[in-house]
Amino acid sequence: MEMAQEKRFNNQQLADVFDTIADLLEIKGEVIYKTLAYRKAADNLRNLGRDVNEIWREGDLTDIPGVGKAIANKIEELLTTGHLDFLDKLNEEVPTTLVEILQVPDVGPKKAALFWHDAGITTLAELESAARAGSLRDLPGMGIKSETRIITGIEALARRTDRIPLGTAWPFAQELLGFLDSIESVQAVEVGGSLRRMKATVGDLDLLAAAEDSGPVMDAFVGHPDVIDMISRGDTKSSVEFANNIRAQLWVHPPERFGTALQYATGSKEHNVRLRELALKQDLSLSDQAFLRKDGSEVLCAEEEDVYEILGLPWIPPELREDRGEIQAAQAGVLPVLIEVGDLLSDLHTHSTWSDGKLSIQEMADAAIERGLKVLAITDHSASLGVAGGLTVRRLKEQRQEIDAVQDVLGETIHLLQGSEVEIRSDGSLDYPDDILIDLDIVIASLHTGLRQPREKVTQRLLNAIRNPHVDVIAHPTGRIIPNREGADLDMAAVLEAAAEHGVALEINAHPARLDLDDIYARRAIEMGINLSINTDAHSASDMDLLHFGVATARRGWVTPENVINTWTAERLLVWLKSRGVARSA
DNA sequence: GCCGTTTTCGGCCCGACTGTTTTCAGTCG
Repeated sequence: MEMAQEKRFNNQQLADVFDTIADLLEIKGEVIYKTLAYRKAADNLRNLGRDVNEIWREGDLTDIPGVGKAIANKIEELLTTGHLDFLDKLNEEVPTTLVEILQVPDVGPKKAALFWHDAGITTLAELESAARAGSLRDLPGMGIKSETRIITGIEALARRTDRIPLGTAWPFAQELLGFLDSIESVQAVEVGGSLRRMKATVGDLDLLAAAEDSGPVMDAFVGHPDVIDMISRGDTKSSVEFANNIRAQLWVHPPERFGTALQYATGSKEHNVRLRELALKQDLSLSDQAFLRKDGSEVLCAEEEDVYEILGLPWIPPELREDRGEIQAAQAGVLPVLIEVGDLLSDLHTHSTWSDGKLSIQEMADAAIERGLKVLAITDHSASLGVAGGLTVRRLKEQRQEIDAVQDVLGETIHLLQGSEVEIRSDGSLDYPDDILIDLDIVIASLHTGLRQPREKVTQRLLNAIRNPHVDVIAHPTGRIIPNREGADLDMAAVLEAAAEHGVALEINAHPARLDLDDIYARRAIEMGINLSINTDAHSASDMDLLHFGVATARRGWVTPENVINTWTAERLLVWLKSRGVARSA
């Protein structure tokens, strides 16, 4: 009885349940719109930014977009009882294990149903042995080629590490764009897909090239020396896998159609569906090729702006294109003016050789000046983080002298702050006593250990830090590492509430392995009036060039310059830090 | 199953590519 209480569903887990239901219904052959409804609800749960448990207790589940009466009832049943009668019954009709074979490229719901009904296959392992035994080729609609594709697909599945971190995908895509741009007939190149929208991880790379004649471009692309598998090769679209197991597809369109092509390939799918609905209201059909009028004539768009203009919208930045209200905002003329890299005047979370950084304080300052910053906080680790060479109290005081000395040399060019990335210990206490923290210019608190503690405990630790009057910023709040480590199981609603109450800023850590806060919670935070801080956590000069990833994450969270303390002038920032100091000593 | 300043019922986006096919079904984004 007690056990049922322990089974607690978060947004992600609920979304997974509804995605599974959608998969099973699709294999079962249910009308497609029903499965789409479940997927839509799952997406919206993931993108909610608020704990569904909170909405259930305090509001109405049907306020969640895509959640009507039926799905609301299912959410409630899951939250109350820990299981779902509907899913149990569905499992009796369609084996749940069939869902795993949908992961195989070229295997969708129809094929899954075929393998299940005609060959008794219910698991991925069974599918593989059947394919290797040559017993799939004689099924209706199948042949030797399809059978081989399934075998290679399963092999690719095994070697592919699901989604690609942005920090890996981005530089590789730039390389490929350079390659494509060097082809003579190519007039323009662009990246599309979730990479252009700057999601923290991407599934594959979507590339576009503008050229009158696509043939030579496609030939060059599929002939790239690092290509290990040509998945498809057409005149408009080709798809390949590279030696690093990253898949990429390339669209080639003539320049006069490049705008619709780029818009289409950027997505998201959900955003595009909305745009096509808008087009239909004007009796236009929108595709990657053009707008099509009823009389069969086309309206071409060379620029992406033209696509939005025809729909009566301002251009919408790619980072917003997730169907999270951006189209309604565009229609109402209230799109946010998103933050840009150039708005940032300070980096408030960096490391030097005093702990685990690679550069001296002087070198870090030089790197910051080179990048146009006005304020640099050196925030080396505190003592208990021994692996990172955390500073004892004595060393911390010695470091102050060096910072002062470097400041003297630099004069007015940049303002150095002595800070600390102070460890939130596993018992929730901070790693330096209050009388040490009070002498620091800025205090950043963070979790590095005990991230696997139970939700209650790890949340409490973070709340302790937020409530400490000396703490100014919480760095990388969840502690996630992409792609390997999930963040701590935090009660984010409680964390955000405390941050709002105590005026503590929450960091969007710009390192592509972190991007923490994520876009969803960043957006929720600014809705609650919480200040954000975008920092590089730089351990070297080149780390400072990763700032744009943090800015992109903020942009995905609808963040404007005013929301981010790093955009403030040095004067304003220092006043803010000092005012918190006054509050401390009061 | 969801949703509505055109609708509470009847809609719910579009095209490319591949393989197995004599004109189309399935998958994918």
